[in-house]
Amino acid sequence: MQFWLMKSEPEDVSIDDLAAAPGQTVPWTGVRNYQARNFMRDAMRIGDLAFFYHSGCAEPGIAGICEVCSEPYPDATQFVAVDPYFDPKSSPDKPRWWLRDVRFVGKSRYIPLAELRAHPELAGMRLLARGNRLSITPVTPEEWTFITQLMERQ
DNA sequence: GCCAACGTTGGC
DNA sequence: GCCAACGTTGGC
Repeated sequence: MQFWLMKSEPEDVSIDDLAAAPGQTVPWTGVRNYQARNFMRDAMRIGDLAFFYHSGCAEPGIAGICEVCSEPYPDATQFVAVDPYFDPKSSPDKPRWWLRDVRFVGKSRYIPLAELRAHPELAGMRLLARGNRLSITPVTPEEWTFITQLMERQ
């Protein structure tokens, strides 16, 4: 099994939105970066786990855990002309952007970005790399274990 | 709202 | 294929 971190703006889709969604599942729409797309389309496997990260908000951080629960399929929003994620250069017969569904696993104690940065054990984390903007990043098993233990602390 | 950092575009 | 300009991300 592999581990990931997936960013979402809570004003768009928060961990609570995911928990409240039908089947507690949402399609991970809106990824428009090739590296992130490749992670999602090619590298992920059903059953992989991911930290659900809130970005673009007052206090960014990890809010919970979700699970990859579908094979990749084209992101429908790329074909909708009025959609903010519309991509005029993509076409249904040769889709450019692919996504997977993720399912709610659990909400955790909120772990702010500042707290993640404070732990030397996480210094090498892709999320924390200088200038990182990727909305989907791999998480090592060591990082995963460390952070899930952090979740258990007060 | 600012700005650093990055990815993409497009002219050449 | 280079690289400047531009747009976007995302923390602060």
